[in-house]
Amino acid sequence: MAHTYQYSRAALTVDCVVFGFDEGDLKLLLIQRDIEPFEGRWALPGGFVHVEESLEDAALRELQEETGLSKVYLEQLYTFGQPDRDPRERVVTVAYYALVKLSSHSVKAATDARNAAWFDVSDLPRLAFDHENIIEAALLRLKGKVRYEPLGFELLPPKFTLTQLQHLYETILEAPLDKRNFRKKILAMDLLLETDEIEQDVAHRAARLYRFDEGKYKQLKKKGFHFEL
Amino acid sequence: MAHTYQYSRAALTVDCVVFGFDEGDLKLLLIQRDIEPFEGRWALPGGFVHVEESLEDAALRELQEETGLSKVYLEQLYTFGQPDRDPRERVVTVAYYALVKLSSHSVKAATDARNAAWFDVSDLPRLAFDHENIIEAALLRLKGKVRYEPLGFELLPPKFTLTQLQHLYETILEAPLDKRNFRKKILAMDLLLETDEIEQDVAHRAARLYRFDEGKYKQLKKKGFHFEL
DNA sequence: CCAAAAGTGTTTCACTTACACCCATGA
DNA sequence: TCATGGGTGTAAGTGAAACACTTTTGG
Repeated sequence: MAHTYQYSRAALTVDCVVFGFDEGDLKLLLIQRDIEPFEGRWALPGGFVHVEESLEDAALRELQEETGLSKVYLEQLYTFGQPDRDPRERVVTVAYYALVKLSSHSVKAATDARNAAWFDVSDLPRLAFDHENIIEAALLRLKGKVRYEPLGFELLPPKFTLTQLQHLYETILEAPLDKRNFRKKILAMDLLLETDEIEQDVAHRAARLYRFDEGKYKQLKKKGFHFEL
Repeated sequence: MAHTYQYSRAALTVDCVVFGFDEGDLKLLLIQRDIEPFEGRWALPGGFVHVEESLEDAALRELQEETGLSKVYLEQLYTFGQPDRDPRERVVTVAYYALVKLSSHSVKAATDARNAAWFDVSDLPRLAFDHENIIEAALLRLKGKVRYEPLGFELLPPKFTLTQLQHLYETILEAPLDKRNFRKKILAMDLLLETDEIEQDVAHRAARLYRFDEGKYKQLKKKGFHFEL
């Protein structure tokens, strides 16, 4: 099955912009490169797509291999293919973004064999390749999409307080929200299950914990409902 | 610059979902394949990415070569990479969607050397590869995005009536709109320039022609305005 | 004068916004 | 008892939705 472009094909990679949320800050998981080019620089986790695996599988595999993460929310972001984005040769990368519940994963990722670490999105180191562009695109997408899809819950632990949720939105949207209005609106959607548990170890009145009702969301969505904050 | 995956790289293509709007119908431009696989089937215009050109350039080039179209609104849609989407070998395709002002282009495309034709989106022939999926994704994207970006104007001639505009939205959104509310809302945005011309050759009162004010839109957008229908 | 579509205002209702205080808890 | 955040209601304003008739023009 010889082909015209066989001899000059672009290489194909996937890269993942992995978001986490921790104590009011939006974080990003980066890997320190141990080979040229850009040796020593921080970069997005990612790598070459195997010839028999799907793009999404490649992204999941690379995440697992490089950061130990699995079971994350993953969505294709954009494909970056400027001819000069890799100094060695033509490399086209399909970027994904992932949302992880940082609480359960943070330690693992930070102690992985390869040097991985979480960075505050507003304080990133210099990056390899065009990864700043990719991250910028991911931030824009997240900011846009979080308002009309219930993505936020993917960044919080399964049980969370309304204040945590509000802070998450405030961080992503980079805008303050009115506490009473926020609670009214989100509760009126009827997508949160009130648990009978409360926050632990706080030096003030403990807040009630809620849980996102995935099933109810899907059900409502079928009936034409759409989430909007 | 030898590389591990050199010998088994996926091929990389671009495909374009080209939308047009004509007399109340949303149309799609397809090419009839003259080679295997899927010889004789209709398919999206597209082809292999050259190793030194950007993805967008490749999409523009293929559009020009296969359909004669240029100066269209073009935006990356999604990258399709299921390993079995091409029966010959692994082919990853970066899909774009394009919006064209059909009025000025329709004849050219239909008479091109290769067999190209416009089809009503609700009455498509059998398609090659996974092109139905790509089209479905494009329709969803168009439907979602047309409400918060002024894309609709890319499908209309430079001068259009408010009724034409409303029909366009009704077609894309697949929902009827109230005439008075529609006009109130769109005019209140202050993005349309009233021309002193009117429709020609109609057997009833002729409607006023408007023009989309691109400059004003960019200006307002900077100030935090965002289009929403 | 008839057919066909252009064009236009008002009321109702729902939702968004703005805003401030009391409550529960742990230290 | 104090500091800290948790939790709540209401009024005003804005924008969306519903709705029907008159005007213009060509045939």
